[in-house]
Amino acid sequence: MAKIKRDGILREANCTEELLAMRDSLDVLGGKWKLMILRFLTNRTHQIIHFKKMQREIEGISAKMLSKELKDLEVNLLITRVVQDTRPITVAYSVTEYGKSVLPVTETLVQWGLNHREKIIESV
Amino acid sequence: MAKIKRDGILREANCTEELLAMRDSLDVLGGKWKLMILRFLTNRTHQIIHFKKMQREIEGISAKMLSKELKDLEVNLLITRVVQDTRPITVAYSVTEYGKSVLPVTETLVQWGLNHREKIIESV
DNA sequence: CATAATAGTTTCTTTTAGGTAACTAGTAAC
DNA sequence: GTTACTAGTTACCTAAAAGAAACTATTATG
Repeated sequence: MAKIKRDGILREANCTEELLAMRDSLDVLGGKWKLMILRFLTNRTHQIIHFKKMQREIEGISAKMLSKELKDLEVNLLITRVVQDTRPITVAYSVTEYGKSVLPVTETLVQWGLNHREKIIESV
Repeated sequence: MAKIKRDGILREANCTEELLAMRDSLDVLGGKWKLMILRFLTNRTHQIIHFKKMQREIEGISAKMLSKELKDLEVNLLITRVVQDTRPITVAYSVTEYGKSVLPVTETLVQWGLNHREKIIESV
């Protein structure tokens, strides 16, 4: 966590920097699917993951969105795409080392989601 | 981090649960502004924060979006809204204890954003 | 009475996200 | 030749997100 400095102005400047950094993160990782896809691939690091398999297992995603999001993630060096010479052709997706650096983000979101669901249930 | 179990089926079931939890988180915290607003308010916990001040300091947000996002956050018990009897009227926003539970999420996003910017700079 | 401040709301418009369904292309099994 | 599988793409459409600008209401100042 960022240090809380005594000087109010410094603390506020620091906050502005933090918000800019968060904006950068959200530009790359934001939206409905990118973090879901990264989490899925990270959980499957030692398996070969094909397009159709992802589409089946990431609930609700369409071929169009999956294709588009995978391209975005590849451009940002978070995943790799390898065409395999099988019949029929298959394409193996996997998370890169850099992509694994997103794990702390998805982990806090998973934990918060679990906690949130508990909170909702107990408040009924 | 979630335990990696020996049994493939259990691991995959576990992954599905994780994705559902993440979907819950993203439903509440997703979008362009909510995490930014929560981070801002958390960084300002010991100050009184007014609507106009937020609009000035969270770069790029419009009054309409700020108003809408604050309502959503209030409904989800993440922030409080207190009208103050001043002339002209002011409204004080602050993060709730529950809202503070989002801090780990914003913190990982801030850190990832800082790291990502470094990576981009050194790759040029 | 004009100006300015707070805290929004309203209207209008554009942009983006996202969904559905049909379609391509290659190959293999029946 | 028909069906089925992979891995997408394309076209069409709707809904949601988002932005800009004008506007409301209240009160104080000059």
